[in-house]
Amino acid sequence: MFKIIIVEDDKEIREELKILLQNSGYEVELITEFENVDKKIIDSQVHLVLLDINLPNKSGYEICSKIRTQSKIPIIFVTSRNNSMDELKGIMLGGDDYIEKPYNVPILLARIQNLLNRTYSKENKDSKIEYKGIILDVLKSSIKRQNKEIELTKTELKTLYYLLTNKDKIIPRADIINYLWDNEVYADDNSLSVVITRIREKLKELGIDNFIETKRGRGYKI
Amino acid sequence: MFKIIIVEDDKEIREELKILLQNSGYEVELITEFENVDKKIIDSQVHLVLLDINLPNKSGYEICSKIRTQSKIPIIFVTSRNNSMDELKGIMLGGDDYIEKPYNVPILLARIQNLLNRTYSKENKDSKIEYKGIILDVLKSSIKRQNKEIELTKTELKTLYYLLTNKDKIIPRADIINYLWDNEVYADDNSLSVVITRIREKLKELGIDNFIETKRGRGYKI
DNA sequence: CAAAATTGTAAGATAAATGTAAGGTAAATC
DNA sequence: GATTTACCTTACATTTATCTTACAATTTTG
Repeated sequence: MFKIIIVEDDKEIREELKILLQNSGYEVELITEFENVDKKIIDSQVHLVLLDINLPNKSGYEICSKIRTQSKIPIIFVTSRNNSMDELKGIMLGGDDYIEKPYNVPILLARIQNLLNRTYSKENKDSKIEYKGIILDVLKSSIKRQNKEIELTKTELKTLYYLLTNKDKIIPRADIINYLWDNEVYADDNSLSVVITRIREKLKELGIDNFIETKRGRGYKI
Repeated sequence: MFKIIIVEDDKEIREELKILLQNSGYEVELITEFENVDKKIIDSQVHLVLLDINLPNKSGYEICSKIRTQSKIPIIFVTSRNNSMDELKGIMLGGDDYIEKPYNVPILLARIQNLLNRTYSKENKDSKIEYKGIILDVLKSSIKRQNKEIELTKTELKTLYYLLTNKDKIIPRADIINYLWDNEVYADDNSLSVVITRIREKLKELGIDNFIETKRGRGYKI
């Protein structure tokens, strides 16, 4: 099920949109407090952003470009009719779209559907996994954040890949060990700790702490 | 035989063009429905696009830039006389051209012919791959840099070609071995190392180090 | 067919990646 | 509050993927 985040300052419109999208089968998240919107969006793990660029005291353009330094999440910009799109076009990606206020509901829904299909269709599913602003590039064996990129060794890559494809739940150490060393007899429990330490070191170089959480006695969680 | 796709909303002009081009020996495809034109064009596998940029409810500029995110296919833009070309010029590639409406038939045909020749002529046909100042000339089986040129043996050529057409990602050694020796049983892993060493030697003669990076445990990368 | 060029083989060298061990830390349990 | 236990951290040892070199086998060329 696709998750959509709505960034809109008008409470009435916001609630209306929420119900509309929920009725169309989407999971909806609302932003009501606009401090650090960009960070909230990146951390929110949604599939699409509906972003009103005329927020009070905020430049929608700025928010967007901040998001874009860390994430490729598709954005639908909501603009008022007299709004110039020139600035925006510069930062719009292939997977972005915009719609003018007041929206025509069927058109809005069609655009959302279209964008989601384009972005998350199978053939588009490349080897990159993104989470909380970091991108794991499997083909390049690297992690990237903003413009900084660090390489991973084979086991580091394998481990982080395993963690990222099992996020939002606790992964037992035994599972990881099993995945990494494939039931070899001598698989040392401590070796995993060392691998994790090394990955954390590299994440720290990218400026990220607490990306991999230790759940004592139960495993790790991302 | 070259295939041309025509994107034009006026039915009469469209059909006229079709017959004209068919009579000139081209295979013709028509677009009559303009939803997702860009996707249709990219999927169509033609050699050239004849694109009217004054489509109803569509920005030709937008269509073009969408195409350009995925394809280098040559485009001939059809513009009306009073149309500003400024915007377009930004996204035109070397293999693009434009013509004003109403067209002069011989000129249109000449431009098409010319563009096709330029784009698909033999020396253009992937026979040279350039990267980081070195040119791999497949037909001559050589690498060149500035004025110095060194010949490659057959396997060296094959290997470097494979690497260069898969740049920006790590290529597993197994993939290269498979490509070079086509699943032969005795394909020795060490043989590849030797091939790489020999290529590196030649690159060094051209004054280039670290062109082929070793990604231990994962493969090579260019 | 002989010479030259190319390709494959083998064996030792090298360094990156991984594993090991020992001591440390802090959450959980007694 | 002390003790246990799971995990972290660091430095060091080992392993292993790849490199290198010289030479042998094969293929191409004249």
